[in-house]
Amino acid sequence: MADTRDRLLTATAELFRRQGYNGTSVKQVTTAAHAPFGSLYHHFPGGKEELAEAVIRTSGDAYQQLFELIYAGAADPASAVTDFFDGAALVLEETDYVDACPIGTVALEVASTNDRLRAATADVFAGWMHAASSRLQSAGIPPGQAAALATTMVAAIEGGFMLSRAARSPEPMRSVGRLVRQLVVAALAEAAASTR
Amino acid sequence: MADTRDRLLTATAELFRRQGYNGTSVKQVTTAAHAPFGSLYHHFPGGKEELAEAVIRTSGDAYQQLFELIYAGAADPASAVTDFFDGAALVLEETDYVDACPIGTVALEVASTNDRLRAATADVFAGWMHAASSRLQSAGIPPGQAAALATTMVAAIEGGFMLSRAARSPEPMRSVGRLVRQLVVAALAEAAASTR
DNA sequence: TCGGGTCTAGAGCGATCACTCTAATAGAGT
DNA sequence: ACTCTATTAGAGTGATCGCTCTAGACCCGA
Repeated sequence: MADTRDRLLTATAELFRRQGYNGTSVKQVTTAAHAPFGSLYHHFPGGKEELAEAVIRTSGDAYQQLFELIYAGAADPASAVTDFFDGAALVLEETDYVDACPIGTVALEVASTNDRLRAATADVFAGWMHAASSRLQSAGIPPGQAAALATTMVAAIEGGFMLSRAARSPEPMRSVGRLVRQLVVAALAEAAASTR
Repeated sequence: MADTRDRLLTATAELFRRQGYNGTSVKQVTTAAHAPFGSLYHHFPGGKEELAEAVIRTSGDAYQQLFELIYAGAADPASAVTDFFDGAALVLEETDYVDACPIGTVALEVASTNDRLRAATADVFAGWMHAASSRLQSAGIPPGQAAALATTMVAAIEGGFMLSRAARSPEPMRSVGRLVRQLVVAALAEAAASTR
């Protein structure tokens, strides 16, 4: 069945979120996925590392789609930012500060210890930044500025997750979102002024 | 000797930086610290967890002192921000992206799995934000706005570490720093305008 | 010179780690 | 009905995990 593979991926993503890469054992994964132990090594012959890379890339894509969905539903780039940060804050609150970015914890863990996984996280971050950057450019912000703004948005989201989870409070995420919104508003105003 | 304890703390901080809490074994710690294995449990009877808490708190204090040092040497709050972010970017570059925040990785790892360590990281972050906030208030920014700005600074630093380490590039940290500086400049201008 | 703490030193403990191996089963094509 | 491949199933592997335990070394006041 192909869905054993999917169950392994989603169970691993869930576990990575709350306890990271090193804190998650393969036994835990197969138990949570209701999958036989041997199946993990059938679907991911490279073992834990291959599983982790697949989780990083698929979770990264899923998160990007969430971003695009929110962006599409928002009136303008500035309110998209608010929707995204406030939405993340709300989800954190409702899930007891567990349901955060499935990439962030792993990204820091592997950055200096596993180049394959490090590269996978870098690809995911680059994809997010590219998506955000092109939206901002479509709204009239020049490429260089849009890229810097997109980088800051991603950094702020990840930093917001860290602070909100540590403090067990949605406030850091919301505060950060308001200031990122301010940056977007300023960039849009500047762009509008220069094209006039 | 009290300095065995210190060697254990600094060696652990170094290891936590590059491989996190779960990725660091106590055997590794004692080897790196050139300390006998038994000494770890003499100085930290609570074992790995007690050691980790001590590392979180002492490293947090050390980082705060670094911030205050940079702030004291800067001409104004805005250039202090630039100095801090660009300094972090430079250190990352020079240390092969290893010498980042010793708290960040651990904070995400333990946020949902170890309440004692989670509380320690929350205390450290709160200390940093309080320090930054009071500096900003001294520069004339109202308390609520200063607190939000301080939160965003810390989130941006941590997010910048994550992106720069993943991409193995100092650029994300620098880009984020420039935009955080812009927020500080705007807040200072607003404060100056309102007191006139 | 002698006790009595502090600290060093590392062998050894059960538990758990990621992973391998063999065997049974399922399902599709002929 | 009969393969043949894909997948399930889990016992068993050596290595490593955090930690305990005992024994010796060191230092200081009496």
